[in-house]
Amino acid sequence: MKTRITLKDIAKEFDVSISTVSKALKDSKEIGKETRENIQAFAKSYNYRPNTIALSLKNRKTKKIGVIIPEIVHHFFSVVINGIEKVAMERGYNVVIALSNESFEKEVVNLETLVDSSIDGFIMSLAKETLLKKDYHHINQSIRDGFPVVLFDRTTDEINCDKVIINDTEASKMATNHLLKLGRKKILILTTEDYITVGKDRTKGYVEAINDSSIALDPNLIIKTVDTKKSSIVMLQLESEIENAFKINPDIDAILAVNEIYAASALHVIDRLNLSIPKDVALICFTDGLISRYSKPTLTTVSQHGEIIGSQAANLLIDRLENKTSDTTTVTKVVQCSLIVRDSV
Amino acid sequence: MKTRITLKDIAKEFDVSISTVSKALKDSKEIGKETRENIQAFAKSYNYRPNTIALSLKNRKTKKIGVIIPEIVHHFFSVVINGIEKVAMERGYNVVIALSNESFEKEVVNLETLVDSSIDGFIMSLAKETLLKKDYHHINQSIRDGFPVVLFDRTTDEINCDKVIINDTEASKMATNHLLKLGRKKILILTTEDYITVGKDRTKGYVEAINDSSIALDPNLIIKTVDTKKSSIVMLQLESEIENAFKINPDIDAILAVNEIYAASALHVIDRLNLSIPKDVALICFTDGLISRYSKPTLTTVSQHGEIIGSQAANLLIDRLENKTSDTTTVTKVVQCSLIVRDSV
DNA sequence: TAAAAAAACTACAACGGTTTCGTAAATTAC
DNA sequence: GTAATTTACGAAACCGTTGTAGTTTTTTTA
Repeated sequence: MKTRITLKDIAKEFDVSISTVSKALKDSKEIGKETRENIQAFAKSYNYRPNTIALSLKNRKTKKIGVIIPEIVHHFFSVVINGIEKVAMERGYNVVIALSNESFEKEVVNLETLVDSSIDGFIMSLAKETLLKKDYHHINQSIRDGFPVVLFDRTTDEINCDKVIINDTEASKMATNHLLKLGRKKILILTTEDYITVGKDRTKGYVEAINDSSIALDPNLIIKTVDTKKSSIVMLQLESEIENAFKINPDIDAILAVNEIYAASALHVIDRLNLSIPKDVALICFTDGLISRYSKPTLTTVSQHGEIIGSQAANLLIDRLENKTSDTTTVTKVVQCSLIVRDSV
Repeated sequence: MKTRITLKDIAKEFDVSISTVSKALKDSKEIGKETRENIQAFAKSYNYRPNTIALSLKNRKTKKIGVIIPEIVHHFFSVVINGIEKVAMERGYNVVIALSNESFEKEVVNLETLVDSSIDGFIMSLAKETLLKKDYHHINQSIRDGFPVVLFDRTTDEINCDKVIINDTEASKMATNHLLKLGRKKILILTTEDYITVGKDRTKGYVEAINDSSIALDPNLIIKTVDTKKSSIVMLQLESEIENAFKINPDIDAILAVNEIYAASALHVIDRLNLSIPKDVALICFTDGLISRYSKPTLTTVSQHGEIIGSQAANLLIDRLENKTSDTTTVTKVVQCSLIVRDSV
């Protein structure tokens, strides 16, 4: 490691003290103009950069924000990271990423590791297992220890912090209404179990829309997928559940899927049943990812604007870190979803 | 910020010196057994953790590795990150992510930022613009400054460092041969311009396979897509090029796409031309991502095993950081691709 | 021309830890 | 009973920077 030039080196060069160099580089008028300029020129030519570790130690700030998300091989989360990274970079912060893999334990360990490695604050989306266990002590502890936390997407009321969420319920209601307005009467919803907040809210929106209409709510039209670990197994199981739903209600004429993967399962089943999209069955899904854009037909989606979520979360966190936000109250920002109409309706 | 307990605090508590506490916590036999045990117990109960910044300052090591990739909303790259993160976590390192967005300038700035924020070493995949400009001074400079670098996937001979690549040429040859063996005679390849190394190598493999066969190489069957920034524009343009290829050679009976997006374009065109897959046209693509898995039909792909690439890169880097590798020679690891056969052939 | 004021710089502590070297007290050796 | 050794601990330097509180030198003022 070719060690970089330090204040000490410059001080030796000019035969002055380290403090003089430090001040000269800060352009303090305490230091004579000539000395100041000489030192600055020298520092520049040797490409002097202050050692950030020393600064961190001094300032008790690292200018690093930790991001803990369940997965990274996931369109929504990677888009959010994109948004976070962009803002962080602009505002002079680094992004440190840790993955919980939907595991409570990994989430706890990651949080500890990041706290240990002196991160200034966190942006998180909770692991499924954490939501299932409803154990948030690790996060609340970090907050008590003075680390600002911003939660996005998968949040909980049991943690008092800034949050960025989308209007899941409304968006789902809007999507369902969109289908109803097109005359669809038997709308199947493919959703998650209720412990996943976004799934629950989307189910709620669907139910509200149906109840607001003249159509009776049919519990057979709500499939809450049990989420085991292996996604291929989830797929297979979901597909058989969808087929089953079509057996019970052969006249299903629309499907609302809470994510792209579920939509892909639906596509497969619809294909197998020799039905056509959107003539026989209309399809809308959440997550405006690659599948929606490139599948055949392309899918109408509810876009969650992940990049905006990410940038808002980053701004919220950095504002807190830099005390631009009042200490006492936490804010929750709601990012509005929008419907992107493609060929599947 | 509720400041964490330090050695000083513990020292005050026991009325001993800081050095004593430090040694006691390291279980040095230099310190009396009783004192040692008391201090350890106290530290444990107060959940003492050494301040990593102070350690970094002392050791000139941060236990952080920087990853600079072109995009994160990208199946291959996110899978690689997954592999990197897993290994890094296991070996006690944090992963700091920066995105170049395929821009040379951002890559340079990111590298500087990460160097400034005292990262121990880098894992990178080069931005398209960097490959186009062939300007690698920033990376070579960092290497000269003593930062180990590991390049993966998009690499260049002009940087002398450890690398993890896939056997693109062979894999492409294998895929082409697979199509030839199935009796396909007019194989269209959708590839990138040559400055992107992986595209070039894949084109090469295709050409070799054709030349090894009894079939004449037809330049009209090689489409090198001009890569502008907007992916939607690329799509449209590529689609018209594919349609054009079908006009010139209506008997195209197979397509090899160097990535999923190109494959998706091909799917759209094939659909429009009312051809069926795999009866009329067989399709193989690189990148075993969501599109391949969930499209209709599912796509036969060349899997690049991104997770393995990531974990190998991380291990290579950390080995270097911890001097487990001889200093002089650099190594290049080749991860073997494999063909995942699905419905499109 | 001496005192006061301003200018230009330095010493030092602090951030939190590690480590080398030194030393007082206790123990052992003879 | 004194010298040699061991035990148990402490002082101080160091990593690189900042900021406060001096200190010295020069200039101004009366």
